[in-house]
Amino acid sequence: MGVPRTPRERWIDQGLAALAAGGPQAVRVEALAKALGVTKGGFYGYFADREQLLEEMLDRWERRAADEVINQVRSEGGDPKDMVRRAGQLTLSEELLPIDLAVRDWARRDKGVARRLRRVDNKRMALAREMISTFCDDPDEIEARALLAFCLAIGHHFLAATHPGGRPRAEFRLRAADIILKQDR
Amino acid sequence: MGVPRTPRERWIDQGLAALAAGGPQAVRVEALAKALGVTKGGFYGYFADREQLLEEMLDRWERRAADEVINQVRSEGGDPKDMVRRAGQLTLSEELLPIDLAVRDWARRDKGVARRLRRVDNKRMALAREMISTFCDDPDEIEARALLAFCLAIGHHFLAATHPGGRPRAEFRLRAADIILKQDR
DNA sequence: GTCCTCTTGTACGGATGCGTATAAGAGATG
DNA sequence: CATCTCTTATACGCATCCGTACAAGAGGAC
Repeated sequence: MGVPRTPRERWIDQGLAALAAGGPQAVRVEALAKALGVTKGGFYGYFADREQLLEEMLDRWERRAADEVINQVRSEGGDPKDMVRRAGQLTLSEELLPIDLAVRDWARRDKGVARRLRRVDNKRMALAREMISTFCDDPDEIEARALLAFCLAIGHHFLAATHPGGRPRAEFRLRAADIILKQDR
Repeated sequence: MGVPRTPRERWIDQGLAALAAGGPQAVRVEALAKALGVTKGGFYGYFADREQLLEEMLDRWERRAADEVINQVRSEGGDPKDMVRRAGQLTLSEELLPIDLAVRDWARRDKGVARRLRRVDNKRMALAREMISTFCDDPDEIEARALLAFCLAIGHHFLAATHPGGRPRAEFRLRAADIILKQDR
């Protein structure tokens, strides 16, 4: 029996890497094969076509991005405000962040991707609400702060502005997080 | 003398429309020609190649996105907090917003585009700082709030989350803006 | 070592896109 | 109306990419 040198999963991972680096349309069968050191010959044994690869990439991303991050944050526990920050860190890990950003742009043009992203974002927002509700009562205020936290975490990656004195963005992000998580209402 | 039926500017505008709709790689010479009701024959009389069109599209966008919006906000004047809101409205106008979002994703993969976006964002941030400084003294606090305002304005377009009771995002964005622009420090 | 099966390499057809060359045509000029 | 110039249509070569067909080969089973 032939043993797969390049099993299904490797195509998916390489596809996600390509997605992260160049967006959905950088996910080209022949380019992935080259990156994997093979030809596309084997690809169509696993996938009916490119479209199916994209679906399975999104399946995999959706599982990892939502559930794994959230479960890890919950299992680590700790102070709610720190859990919000921790969720942000994990979501924006070196590995997952570029995929996340690519998916967000992709979702603007593809309804199916948008539905998946909505599922993921709703799970993340639920966590943020839950954490913020531990120190904030007004439901509308909770939602506004969760929205702010989320926009800050994601949005700043789409900003190109520099900051006074050439100081790093991170300093001001911490300060901004303080504003969001400040217990004053 | 032959009169151009499809002058340079129409190619640029159509290119920006394509960019808004499908990202930089939807800007295809033949597709633009089709949308303009001509063939690509005339295109290469104006532009050396596709790359030059992209550059001129960005030139045009940069002028419109930064200077026109900011000048209009300044000329309209009014309460600083309202001017921040107004700048957000104009930046995110029906017409400019999709281009803006497309450029942001593009900038993540192209250094030249990133440099242009930095120029634009820096101008916008300067306006935000100026407005916020009218009711806030601490420079770091000003920067943090300007950053938050910017991330909210841009970031929420990349979020897919839905909100409690199926209520529209806009309600909570207003509430979030209140938090950012609240005079409490 | 010899099959036998499943994976991979290779070659192909069809589609699309860029950029060039050249012919056709539209309008101004006289 | 004739002519001249600048724009646009058409046709081409080249490259890339998808998906298919089939040959080659790798590695277990015996």
